[in-house]
Amino acid sequence: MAQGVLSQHGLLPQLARRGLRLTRPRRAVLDVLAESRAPLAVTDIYSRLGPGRPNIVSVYRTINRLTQLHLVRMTDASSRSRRYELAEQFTGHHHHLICQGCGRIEDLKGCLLADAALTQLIREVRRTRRFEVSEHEVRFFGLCQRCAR
Amino acid sequence: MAQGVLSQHGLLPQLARRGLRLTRPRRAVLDVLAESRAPLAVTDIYSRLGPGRPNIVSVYRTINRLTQLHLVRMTDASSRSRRYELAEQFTGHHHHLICQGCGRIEDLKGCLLADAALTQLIREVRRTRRFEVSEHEVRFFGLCQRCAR
DNA sequence: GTGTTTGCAAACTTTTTGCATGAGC
DNA sequence: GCTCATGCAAAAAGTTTGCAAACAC
Repeated sequence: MAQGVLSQHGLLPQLARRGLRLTRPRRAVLDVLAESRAPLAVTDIYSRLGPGRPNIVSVYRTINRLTQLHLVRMTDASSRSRRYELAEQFTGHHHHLICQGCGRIEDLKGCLLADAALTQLIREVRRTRRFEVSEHEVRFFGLCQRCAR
Repeated sequence: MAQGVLSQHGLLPQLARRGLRLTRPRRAVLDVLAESRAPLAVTDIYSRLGPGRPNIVSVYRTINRLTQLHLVRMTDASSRSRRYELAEQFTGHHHHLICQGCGRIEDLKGCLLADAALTQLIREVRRTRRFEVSEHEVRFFGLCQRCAR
């Protein structure tokens, strides 16, 4: 799966093309992101990297670098720390379910906003607010099955 | 305006009803939130409180207490720190425009999701994911007029 | 070989906690 | 007056930076 996402969508080649070296720490961080079904905090990534893992500072630097290049996306920080996931060009467009009980985040595949409505809204925001929308995110807050009990 | 929001929608009485004392620090924090058109970080609130302001620890405690009681809502932390605004029962339902250039957040009045579509979606999430949605948030990312240049 | 990246240490920022003093009801 | 809330100090958690050594290309 990790291999799949990373190679199928050409993430690794993009690194080279942008002048980034494919080092062990970067590779490891990308593997963890590719395997996760939900956005991860840096400490999550760090703890999923087993023993022999890179220094956590390198995880921070990797994440920041990849985010700058739009290969990784910061999605949410309703918990104490910021969370990251592979950019949508690799995962597909999706939104999030966020449990207010345990803080867990799940992906919700697909977009909830009807295309036409979305287009019109973006146009309206541009006209009335002089704001150029390039991305959007929808988040649903609530309780997951376990926390609802 | 501060007075307006705080008294018109009965925020202050709600404090008493829930056993919270109306202290000077709490009052000051609420005034700042009521006057702001956008979510604020604790450091923002702190710096808008002039000299003679409460300790920043009290601002944190006030914000946390009010958030627990759903009188204040944490909306976004795409910047380095979490941001807060009065709960929607006081401000009305709205979403946010987030500038990726300067990090500023603006309110976008009203809801973007058609009622019917939203209701159906929430039902679908409940059925397929066993997840009870109680709130949602839509965020548009892009560039504000100044940053677009 | 050259320049980028890493690891370590340390700084910095944001947020939380403990405890004695002070203030609201 | 009783209890809750504040201030101060300090700790904890999260993130960034400087610099010499190590590695990718």
